[in-house]
Amino acid sequence: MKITQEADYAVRIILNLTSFSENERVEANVISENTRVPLRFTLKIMRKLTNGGILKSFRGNNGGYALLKKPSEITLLEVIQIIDGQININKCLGDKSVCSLNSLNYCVVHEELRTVQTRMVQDLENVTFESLANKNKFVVQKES
Amino acid sequence: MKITQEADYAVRIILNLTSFSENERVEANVISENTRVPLRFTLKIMRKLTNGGILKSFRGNNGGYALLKKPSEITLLEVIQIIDGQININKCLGDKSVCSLNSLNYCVVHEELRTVQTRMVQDLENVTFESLANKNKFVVQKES
DNA sequence: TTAAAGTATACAGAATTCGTATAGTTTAGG
DNA sequence: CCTAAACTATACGAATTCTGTATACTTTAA
Repeated sequence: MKITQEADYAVRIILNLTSFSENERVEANVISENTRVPLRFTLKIMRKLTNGGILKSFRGNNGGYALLKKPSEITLLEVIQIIDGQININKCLGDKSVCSLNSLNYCVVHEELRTVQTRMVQDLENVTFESLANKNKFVVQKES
Repeated sequence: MKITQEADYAVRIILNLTSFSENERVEANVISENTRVPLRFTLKIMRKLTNGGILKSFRGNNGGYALLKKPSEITLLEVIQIIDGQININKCLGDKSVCSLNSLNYCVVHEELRTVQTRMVQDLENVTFESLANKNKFVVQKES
């Protein structure tokens, strides 16, 4: 499963939001500039993240976005899944009806892949944006 | 990184080859029928596997293919990489020049992803075709 | 009431994937 | 040495997915 550019952007966007104070409304164009993600695309991604339950949005004049959950409660997995959908390193692991090979007994391979996938998913779930933000700060300190 | 259909086919093809006796020449059309992979596509995949060093090919009349390595020496990772190339769950993890974000300090994310990827690669490397073949036999026995 | 913000949907270009087609080359066997 | 069976090389095209943009809204604070 390749993590798409869009999901990568989403991660950057959330990470950028963690640098603002809690409940601060941040406009899409600010995020867009900070992350270098085109504005339109930023808006689209933020909509998905809003619908996905990670962001709160405020419409109208003086609107913007704010994190709905604490960075410690948002995982890499969650953000990636909101954008890219369920992770499947192989077509057959998602929609089982796609797999035409049951009769051929090759699905032993798919079960093996499922094990690998499960572990990867767990790994992604164990990374929170709190820990990412901390590491990020450290990098900034070192470089400045 | 999504394991492509082609790589999935390649895995099936190798697994099927393990069911023949060592050094037996098997023609592409036999493999194609066994695995339900279209003949032309089978040929293309087998060429890659040959160039990748897993298969031996015999040209001309009475030609065919045979495994060059023992099933215990062929891993899932190897086959997948021969077909799909280097595994990268994110664009930035492969060709570093692609990553435009060093200056933004978001690459902490990529480092985290690299950890996840490294583990996945190890997991795939730990699965040999010997073990797959054994599990496969077991499934066949149970069902027949 | 107006301007600044987000929303919804659809579209278009690019890249990738999947599979096929065309035109060879090699080799065993007669 | 000729032929048919097999593999090889390359290129092409259709389908799918990904990336990003455009068009036309709705909402809300001042």
